[in-house]
Amino acid sequence: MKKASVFDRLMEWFFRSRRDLPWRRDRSLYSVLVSEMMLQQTQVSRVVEYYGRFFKRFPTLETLAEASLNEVYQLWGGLGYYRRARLLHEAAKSLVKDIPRGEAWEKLPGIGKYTAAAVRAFVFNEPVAVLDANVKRVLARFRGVLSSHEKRLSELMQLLVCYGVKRGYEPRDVNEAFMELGALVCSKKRECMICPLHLACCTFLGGEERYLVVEKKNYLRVEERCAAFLRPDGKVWLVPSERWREGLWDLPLLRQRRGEALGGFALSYGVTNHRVMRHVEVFLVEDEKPDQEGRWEDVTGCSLALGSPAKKSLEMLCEFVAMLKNLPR
DNA sequence: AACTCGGGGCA
DNA sequence: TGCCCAGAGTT
Repeated sequence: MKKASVFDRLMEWFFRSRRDLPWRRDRSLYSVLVSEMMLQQTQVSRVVEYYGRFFKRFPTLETLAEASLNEVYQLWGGLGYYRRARLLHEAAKSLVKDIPRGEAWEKLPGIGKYTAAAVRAFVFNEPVAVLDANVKRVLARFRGVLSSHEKRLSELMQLLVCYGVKRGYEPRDVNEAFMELGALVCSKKRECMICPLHLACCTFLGGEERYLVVEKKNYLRVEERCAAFLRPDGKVWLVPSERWREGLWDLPLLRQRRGEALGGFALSYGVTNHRVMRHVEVFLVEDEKPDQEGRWEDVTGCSLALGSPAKKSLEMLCEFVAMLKNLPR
């Protein structure tokens, strides 16, 4: 019998401490696909909120493939990076016709190097390295490799997966163990004292954070002006999102002024590397339609797919209107 | 390898 | 306001 190694300690820790996440109960192609697409650049806690709802509406790959894109966008509303919703829908339509093998997974829409590896390891249990931001951070600290050396880290993870398989572990478990360690123990703030790897860890033994390379991002400030055309019955004019957020609905950009100008308000939101200041001008109009194609929607109970800026704008519009009513005129 | 894609939450 | 997060696609 082999002596318990540091590696075994990691795996014991993993089997004892891993989180019970919805998409881990059933590692089917569909559940892994949906969860991985949602998890791209998105935190686990946020995905948990959306995953169940999405699964309830589209329980199988086929139901998703047959759905309309607008329905998919609606369930995605608020999750961000809406292109993922379209790409997931396209991937589903492709997958009901043909399931790829091996590296061909990367050719599917929305599925890159990471997600392809995740599907291969988690669904098909292939011995491939799944290298996400968590695993990169863990390996960089553990083996003393700069986190920017992606190729080196990728090779290292591949070795670890093979080593794990030789010791009798499954590829999906080895990959998930490193990922989970990065999420629960070796996160930005590391907790070395509870880490199953710490006795062999370059960073713990060295005592300093030396291997994480952080690149500085530049944040651009942007301004945008929108118009809220409000009817006396509380409906507001919404249009298909312009420029960005394809498939969602929003207030129109300010190009025309009509009716009675009631003033306005401003809000700010961040997106990727931008900080946007949105000014909303409110106009009280009768039934006449603005020039642009759109729909009258209730300010409070809008049934269209909205992004966060649109939701926030409508919320503030409600408050704005309420405030006006309390003013003597 | 670097850049953009335009998200959302959090401290 | 800056930063993080189970990245992908393009040049």
